[in-house]
Amino acid sequence: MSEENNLYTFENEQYRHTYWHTCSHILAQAMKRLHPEVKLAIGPAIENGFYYDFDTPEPFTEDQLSELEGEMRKICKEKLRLERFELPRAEALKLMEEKGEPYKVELIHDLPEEAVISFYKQGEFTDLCAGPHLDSTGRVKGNAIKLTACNAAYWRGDSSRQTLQRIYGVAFPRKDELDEYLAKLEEAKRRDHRKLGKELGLFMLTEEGPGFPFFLPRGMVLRNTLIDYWREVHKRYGYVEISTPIILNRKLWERSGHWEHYKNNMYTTVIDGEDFAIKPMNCPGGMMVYASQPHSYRDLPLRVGELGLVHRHELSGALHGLFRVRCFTQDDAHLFMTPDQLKDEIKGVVQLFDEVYSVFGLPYKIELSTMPEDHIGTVEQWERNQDILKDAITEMGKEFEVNEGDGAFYGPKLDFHLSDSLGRTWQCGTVQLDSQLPERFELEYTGEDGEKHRPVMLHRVVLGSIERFIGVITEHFAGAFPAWLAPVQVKVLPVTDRAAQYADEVCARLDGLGFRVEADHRSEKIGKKIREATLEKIPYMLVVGDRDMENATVSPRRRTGEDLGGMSLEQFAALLQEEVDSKAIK
RNA sequence: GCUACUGUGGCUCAGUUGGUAGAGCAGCUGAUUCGUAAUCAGCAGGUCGCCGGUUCGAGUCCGGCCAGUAGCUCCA
Repeated sequence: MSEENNLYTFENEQYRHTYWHTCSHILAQAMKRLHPEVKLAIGPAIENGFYYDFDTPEPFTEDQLSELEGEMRKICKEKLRLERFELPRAEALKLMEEKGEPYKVELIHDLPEEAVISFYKQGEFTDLCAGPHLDSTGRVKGNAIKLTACNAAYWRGDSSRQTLQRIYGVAFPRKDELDEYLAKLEEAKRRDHRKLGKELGLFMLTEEGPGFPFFLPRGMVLRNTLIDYWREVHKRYGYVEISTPIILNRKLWERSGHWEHYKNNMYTTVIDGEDFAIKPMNCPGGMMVYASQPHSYRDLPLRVGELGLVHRHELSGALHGLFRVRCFTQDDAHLFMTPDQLKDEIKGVVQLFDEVYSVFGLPYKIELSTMPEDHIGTVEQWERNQDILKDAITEMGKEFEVNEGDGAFYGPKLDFHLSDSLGRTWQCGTVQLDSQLPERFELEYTGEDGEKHRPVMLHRVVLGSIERFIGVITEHFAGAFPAWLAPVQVKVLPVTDRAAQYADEVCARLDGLGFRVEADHRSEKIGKKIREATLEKIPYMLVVGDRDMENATVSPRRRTGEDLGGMSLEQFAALLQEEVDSKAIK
């Protein structure tokens, strides 16, 4: 393959998008052939494939998707040339009006005056489109196209407007690549934390508490272990911990600005005739703690952590297992400092992130979000702060992408997007520079000069939401948590009742060493006990029978199926201890 | 919140054109004591999400509500 051709491999994002974009036109063409009455909206390439929005009197069914796929394959075989042509606005409008495409007409009307209006024609089908496209429908591999879903979407993403039917699809240059992709989707389904959470007894959701998860005993062990680790790390990085109330007077929320901006998502109540609100964020409480006593520059930086339970009224349709809930625990912290401490503090936070994410084997990408249109503070302030964020991570040798205009209105931020074992990304960590709250709460410290100064504040979370993070790692590890996190680390499996007492002794000794251990005393065959412990994804099974009693050994087996043979309990305990201490991922 | 779909014992699911519910697993009881992914038998368990309507009769049809699923919107 020549170097030139390398540009056109599927790994090339631009080519991939062009490919998928052409697929979406083929989909639209197939639709028009089978259902001429359907109106076309838009059909772009997206991160994982393409879609096309249609206006149709009846929603589509799954059966129709395979019919459409069939027609798309035909169009690919027809090897239709895609020809681009441009029209002046008036003629473009006329063309789309003639074809009876009101959405296209609206799109053309909304194009800026100077815009070049281009179309792509393939066979009998013509679509308004800026391109680019492949030169022929024959370039698309017909049997590697899969229409994956049909769903509702709003015209131009506006929930007050027409509901359209969106058909999603993916396509690849080779059939085996499509199969691989579909297999990955299946794997993701198998790992769904909602399914595993139920199977492994981690958490539950009820009709009585939509979006309010219950943690079950095993999930609680996982959660507490995670939190213990969180506390250990934060202590090492010089944080103190506080806890602030869940319900606070409305006046506080007015002062913090939350009432004005977010009251629609806040739960409220009345106490003794006064309005109170349940906190959607922990910041105001943190501000009050800082403001409750005078501070000297000598106290700074002050790193104040809080595992704060927040409630937000999310739309019912947005709820999703532990990923999107109405109450969750932020692993929050507010860092107060003098302006010249800012860069080092950012570095410290990023270093902490590095340590935590690497423990879970989650690589990340950093995104810098810059000044949005709606912002407070001067452009100079913003640029200075953005530069400090940039410099901090650049000096640490880290790369980042800029997300222009996506900062919070009160300051720029760094977002950390973790990629899990299936390559999916999750935004967990964020470091935000907040120049609004110290102002609103009139925070100050006494400087070296004896004058009052306003501290700079960083707001950050590492895991984001404890609940959501548990969902993420459940899917990342497919429920097979590393030994240090596993709710049950060892299950002792007596082969017969004769070994019952010995099994209890083994259990008691491991328990005494601080391991989480259970015994399976049912009068089932060893094969069944192994099968069930394996399905529970318990890291180690200890088979104990006559042989072990005789030799004073245990016979460990990993959940992966690896039989470690006979060894003394001390040997096993040392092995497990090492695995736990190193937080190894096995 | 919007569009579509789904809601049957703890779990996973079956229930034909409407005739008042079934399986496997789990549970319980008994037998079995068998060394690396499912021992056998028996028993028990459900006002079929909730409310209302149609009908002689509704898990099955209609309406409303609730919850879930996919996507849209949203995610401070």
